[in-house]
Amino acid sequence: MTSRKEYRTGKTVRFAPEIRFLKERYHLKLSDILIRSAQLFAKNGYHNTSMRDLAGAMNTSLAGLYHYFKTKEELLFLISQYSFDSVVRSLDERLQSTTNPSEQLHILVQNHLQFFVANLDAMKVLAHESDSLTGDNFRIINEQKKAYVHRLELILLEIHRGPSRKKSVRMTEDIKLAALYLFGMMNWTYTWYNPARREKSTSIEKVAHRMVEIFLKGFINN
Amino acid sequence: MTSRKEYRTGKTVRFAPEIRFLKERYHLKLSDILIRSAQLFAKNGYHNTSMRDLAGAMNTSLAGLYHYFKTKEELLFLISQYSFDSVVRSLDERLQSTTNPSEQLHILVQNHLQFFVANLDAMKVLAHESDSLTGDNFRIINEQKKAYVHRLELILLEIHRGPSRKKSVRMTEDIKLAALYLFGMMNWTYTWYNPARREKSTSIEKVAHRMVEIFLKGFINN
DNA sequence: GTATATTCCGAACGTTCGTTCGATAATTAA
DNA sequence: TTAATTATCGAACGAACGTTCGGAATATAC
Repeated sequence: MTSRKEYRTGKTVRFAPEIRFLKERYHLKLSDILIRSAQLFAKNGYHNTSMRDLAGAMNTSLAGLYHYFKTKEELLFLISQYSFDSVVRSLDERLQSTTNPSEQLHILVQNHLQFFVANLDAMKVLAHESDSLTGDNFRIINEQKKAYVHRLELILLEIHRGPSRKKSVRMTEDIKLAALYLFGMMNWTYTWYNPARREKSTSIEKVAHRMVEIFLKGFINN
Repeated sequence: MTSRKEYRTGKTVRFAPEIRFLKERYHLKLSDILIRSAQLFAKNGYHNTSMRDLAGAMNTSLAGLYHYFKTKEELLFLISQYSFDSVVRSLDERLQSTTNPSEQLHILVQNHLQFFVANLDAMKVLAHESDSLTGDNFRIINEQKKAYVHRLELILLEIHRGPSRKKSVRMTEDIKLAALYLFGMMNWTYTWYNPARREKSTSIEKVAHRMVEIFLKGFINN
């Protein structure tokens, strides 16, 4: 659209061509699709949500959806990718505020859980349904997961080194396992945390704090 | 079958009617079906495993399977039920060996993880797919889950009371949350534990021991 | 032996699924 | 304005799904 009716006079006025207008619209609708799809996938599961369900939940036809992705699996991949990017980007920003590894641990847990709660649907899909991916899609998401876990491992390694920063301490099997324990605590929350009744007693920040507290005391006294 | 050929003479010999033979055969095949189905469900997911897949994996026809359960969902229910019964029964037996709550905690975690590893397929289904149940099936399994979690809560309450056994201590929100954290640690193992390479360093008993260690230190110093 | 109950199966039914196609509507370019 | 690109959609396709049915095969009872 290069010209619009001016409201008051009805005179036709010429605008500079809005080059990015279409792409904006495209990406706006795409992200809308991703969000709504994640909601349905989270509620009913990936395999239990049909393309017709998705089309019905949005203002599009079944065939119209395929303008935004090639297959249903690509849609799942896009949701996973988008979620992961957001978590990691947010984490990177926050981690720069300190070099104290215990504080960094706290930041990681806080960031992870806050994102979990804020995007419960998408994260449920990511933690729960990404096994449904195949081929390259599966590989890409899995590598991102590994990289994410490795961040925690590195923080735990620094904590284990202690303030002396002795260089001899290596990444042990114990540290890798401990990281998995902590992720277990965090990721399991999607099965029981109810954001509807987030009284202060169970605010996600308190949950995060208590998790770190429990984990850290046990981890440090090795 | 009331008569069999005797091997040496070929003479027909009469046996007492084996009343339970048929029921034995029935339940033998049923449990075989449950085990094999759990394997497939665990590997490919409940919704991604078709009745034809199941029939193909066993020595039965598609229609023949329906002699042992009414619907596919009932099959999932039977698997879940069977797994739960086994875990709880085993736990009850072991718990009688001590009244020390810390030891009981250790027993619960050990029992849970050992069962997880020994029946990785079925437990994966139980922890992962039981949301696919509906109606009464869902309700029954969910109540069993709650009861199981409550056992842990009671043990944690005793630990929290301490040796003095003061009666004033009540079940707090913190204890309930802590129970969920611990279950998170335990149940998440199915995503990473590989029974194939169970070197001594990551034997499930050591994993259980370390989990209790980490959790307990943090939980006690409240 | 015959009669009864159990176990098994080939073939099909009706439904739902993900995806595609051809065409129409809407937007952008010039 | 006209041409080109993008967005949308109704309708249909082939495949796969869970389930059913009538009868065959087998085992049990008497």
